[in-house]
Amino acid sequence: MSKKEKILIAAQELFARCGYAGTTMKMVAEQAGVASGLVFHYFDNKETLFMSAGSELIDTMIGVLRDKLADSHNGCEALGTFVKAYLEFTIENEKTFPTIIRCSPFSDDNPDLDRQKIGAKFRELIDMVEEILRQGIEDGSIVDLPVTQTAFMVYANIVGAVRTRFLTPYDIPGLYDEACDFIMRSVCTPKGINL
Amino acid sequence: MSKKEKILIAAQELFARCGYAGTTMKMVAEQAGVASGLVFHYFDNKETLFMSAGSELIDTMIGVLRDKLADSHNGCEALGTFVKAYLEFTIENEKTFPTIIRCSPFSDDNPDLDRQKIGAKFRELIDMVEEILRQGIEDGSIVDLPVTQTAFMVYANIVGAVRTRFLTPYDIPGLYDEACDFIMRSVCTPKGINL
Amino acid sequence: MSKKEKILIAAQELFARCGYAGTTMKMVAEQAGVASGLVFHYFDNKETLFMSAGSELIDTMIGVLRDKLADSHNGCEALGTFVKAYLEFTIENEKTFPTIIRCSPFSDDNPDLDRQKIGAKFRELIDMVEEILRQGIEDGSIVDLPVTQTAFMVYANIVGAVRTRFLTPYDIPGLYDEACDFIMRSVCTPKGINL
Amino acid sequence: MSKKEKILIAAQELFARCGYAGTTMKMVAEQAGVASGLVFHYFDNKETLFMSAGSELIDTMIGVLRDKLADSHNGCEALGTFVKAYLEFTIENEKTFPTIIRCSPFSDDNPDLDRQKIGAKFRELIDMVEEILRQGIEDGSIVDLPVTQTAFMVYANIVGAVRTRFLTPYDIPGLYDEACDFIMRSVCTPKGINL
DNA sequence: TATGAATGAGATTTCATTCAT
DNA sequence: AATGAATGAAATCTCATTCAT
Repeated sequence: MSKKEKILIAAQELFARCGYAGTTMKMVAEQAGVASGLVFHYFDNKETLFMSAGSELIDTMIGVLRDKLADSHNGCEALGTFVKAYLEFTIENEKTFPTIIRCSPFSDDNPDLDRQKIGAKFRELIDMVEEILRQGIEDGSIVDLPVTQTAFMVYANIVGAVRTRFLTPYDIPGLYDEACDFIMRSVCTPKGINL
Repeated sequence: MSKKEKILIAAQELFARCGYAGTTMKMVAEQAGVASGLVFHYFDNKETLFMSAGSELIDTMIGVLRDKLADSHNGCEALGTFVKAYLEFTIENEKTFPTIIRCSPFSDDNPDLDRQKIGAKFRELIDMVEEILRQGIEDGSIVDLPVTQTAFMVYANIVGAVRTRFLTPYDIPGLYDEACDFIMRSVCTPKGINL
Repeated sequence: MSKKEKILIAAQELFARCGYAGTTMKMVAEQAGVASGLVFHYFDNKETLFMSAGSELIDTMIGVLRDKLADSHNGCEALGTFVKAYLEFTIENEKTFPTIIRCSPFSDDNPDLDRQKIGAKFRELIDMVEEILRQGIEDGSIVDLPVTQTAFMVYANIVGAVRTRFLTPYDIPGLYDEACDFIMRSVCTPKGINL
Repeated sequence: MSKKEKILIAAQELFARCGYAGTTMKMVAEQAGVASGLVFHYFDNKETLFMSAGSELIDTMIGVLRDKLADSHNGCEALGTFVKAYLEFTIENEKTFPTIIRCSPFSDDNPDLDRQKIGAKFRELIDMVEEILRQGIEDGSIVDLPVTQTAFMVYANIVGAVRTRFLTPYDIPGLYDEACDFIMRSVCTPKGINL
């Protein structure tokens, strides 16, 4: 693994565990096993490093989601696939996933950071949900709803469930399954669920 | 207004706007119009100030919610009241509310802060939802669900909607109304909705 | 006991335990059970409080020493009495005595403090030793020595022994007795010892 | 000279002149001609800097003493050599020596400092004296005494004399010579002195 | 590419002291 | 006499960033 990659992974783990303010460039260098100067050589400054760490994770996640969505037969099913795949991804990347949380537009960590770029990436995700909803309404598996607002609410459900799991001290067994059920009950038609 | 109150309000506004790391004690003192030493005189350190600022807001919010819930006739109605009152509170306190977001257990700001104490306060809120659900199942206005998990999901919906409104750059008209509908569709029986 | 006295005693104990820099005016006020403003009302500032605390202790000590020296029959005996009485005093006032150490001219705590006044008081003590030596040389109980230098060395012995006991982590049983013997062996004539 | 060395020397001089509390990290940086951050880069905090400054001086002193003691013929002579060499060292390093005073276990400066470590180093010195006494008793040049207590008293004499010279306002010509005589009179046999 | 010495702005915190009541 | 709110200078320490090698 190249030193640049080592730095990126160290950053992803540290930002996940310690947050933006709680992570220092020296910590990243040490965890990556390189001199602190090298971190600045590859990533100009702390913000760039943070954004790079986040971007890489999100790109990976979007790729995984697109793959899993490929062969869905109707909107309701696609929606379930999307939600389940998203939640699974958080578990399979539990050491680094909180970095996505922190650099998402839903984060309350450092409000001064420029999250426009990553904000756009997240919009992609929400647009995917909107598209799924639209398709589901058309194929009759999803009830007739305002698609934009509902897409945001589906995403809000995911955000809420993920934060409950990763950030709070509460331990709620079966929360992720219930998150999926909660969403499906709200938007799928009886026909959609039975398909 | 006493200088202690001025400091607390300044802190609530600044933590809301700039986050924990982005707010300095000097900023608080200046905004409150007092010497910096006085901030430490009343609140021993930054963390204490942050927790005090958050606690005071949460106590106020819990009081408001309890009041509004007093005269509900069934679970479904109570749930709607709870969600609407919560969301209204965020709007009526938009200058300071983000401080609650930041010191809630769902926050990704400063992971080192001791949020156990405030975590317990938030549990009060979620327990209120659980109680409402239990009552609704009994009176037939809410479908039979696992109450704990669902209470957390109801709260997760609120968290997601509030974060979308306060933190993201997305402007989604009608999101709060849709949040309420989303929840009701998921948990209320047709009878409950018609009551 | 008057509040002024309470403050002085609190100061003597705290300066003894925590040193000059390690003692704050607030600590003194709290230990004395008074408001911090009152400390400044009676003692203008920290240095004055420190000097007052030290002075009072030294005056007491000098009084005790003069009393015990009153009925000595020869120089050697007087010297023994002086040394023993001094060391006894440190033990009987172990909670406050280190304040004398700290405001003595032999102290290495805060070199900027004006210890001239108390420095003069210590010179009184050393002059007492010198006078004893002079008398002992005359009555043949003490060997012929340069009295000024030897008086300082006798005092240096006391300083060294007291510091070993009060400040170091070493626990040396019988050190004080040995200190007395060490001095007597060095300055008394065989005749003086046998008297 | 490296910047790290410059910092250490500046610290030794400043702690000697101004004491622990009276020396600020900024003063050290300025006197050393470096940025304040560099002091923290090499020495993590003020206490570490103080201990490093003290340790280095003590190590040097112990080295000098061991060298000078190498060719002594009997205990009495060795004791005289030890005392003279010690006192000489204080004069030859008068700018920095008070730092040793301040971080010795006999210091009354900052009682919170961890003096256990340096306490152990000083114990080395006192053990050297104890060994000398033991040897002197064996070879008949020193009278039969309790060696541990007497070693501490010999060291107490040195402590007292050094403090008188370096810290007090008293100017006593010939004090150091008299210190040596005082000790020898107390512990050496007539045979030991004549050897 | 890689190191780590070096900088300096800025943050938190402490605390002697003042002063209105 | 007595209180404790209020001040503000100054200290320690952190850390992103630069730069010579």
